[in-house]
Amino acid sequence: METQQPPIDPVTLEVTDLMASLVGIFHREYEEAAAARSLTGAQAKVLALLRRGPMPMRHIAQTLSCEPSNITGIVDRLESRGFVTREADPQDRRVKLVAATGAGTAASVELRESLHFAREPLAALAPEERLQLRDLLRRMLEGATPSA
Amino acid sequence: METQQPPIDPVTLEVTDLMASLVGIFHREYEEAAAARSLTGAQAKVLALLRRGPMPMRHIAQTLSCEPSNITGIVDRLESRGFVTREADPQDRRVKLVAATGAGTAASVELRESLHFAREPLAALAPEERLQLRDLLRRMLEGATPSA
DNA sequence: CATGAATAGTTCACATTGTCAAATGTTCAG
DNA sequence: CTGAACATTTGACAATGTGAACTATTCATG
Repeated sequence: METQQPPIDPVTLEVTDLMASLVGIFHREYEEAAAARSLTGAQAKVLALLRRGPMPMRHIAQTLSCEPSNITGIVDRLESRGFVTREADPQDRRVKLVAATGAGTAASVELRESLHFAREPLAALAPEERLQLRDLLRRMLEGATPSA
Repeated sequence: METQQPPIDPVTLEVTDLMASLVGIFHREYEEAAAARSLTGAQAKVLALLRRGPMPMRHIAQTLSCEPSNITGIVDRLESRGFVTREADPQDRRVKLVAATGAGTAASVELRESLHFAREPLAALAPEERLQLRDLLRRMLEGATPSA
């Protein structure tokens, strides 16, 4: 359980702290934007995933790194409000394909566009700096799991 | 309710998406690191705040953007496990000052150091790129509220 | 000084998210 | 056909989060 890493790069440590702050800000903004549409953060994340197309529940659970039983409840609530539908996959009737309805997609797209992500933080950067940032983030994410 | 912003900068939009992915990864890693010490994410955040020193509950709630009544429960659980103490502020007896114990501080520091923040994402960058990233993040956060 | 408004914290009821373990149904290999 | 593997659901439970009602304390002002 003990971390016996090589000495920690102080720049990495500082970047970690900065990221923690940004994560906090981003998270808050995301929750607020979701709440403005009467969605919870978890519901918004699922809807965001479904913008790519219908998807088995298991796949949703894997992408969000949680137990499948958790997804059941979230999809229940989205379904009861008409944001998603559940249909048995004809190929494999164990699987249920969850699909966003028109209303669901609309809410998700709208939410995404309302998310200027901390418009202020990003506005502090010059256009060319934003490009730099984009490139760095892209590099960092090259190998990583995509998520909401 | 409609967002009638000026046209959205596509780079900003892409950075937002990249940030969303990073936030997901960071969040997962933070929760895991906390769980490895039998802490929840929320408890770990409170302990991290207390590394700066004792603090009224109200201040904790403000920093984490949640209701004070929520902090009561989190501090209850931390206190019952000996990670924090609650003492009345002699200056204003309405206020309770929450302070991390030795064990609490130790757990928090240890957690922070185990957080190489997506060691893999950051490792993908050359040292000078990490510096670039640090500077950009610093600029973005100059005016923003600090958080866990 | 006394009253009342404001403030800090707690308590309670409730919704959501999350875990885990035990069902149910379905598929697929032998 | 049988049994293992799999996808989803259900139920019990813990933690987080909100909002409203309550207690205690502080502070302003008459």
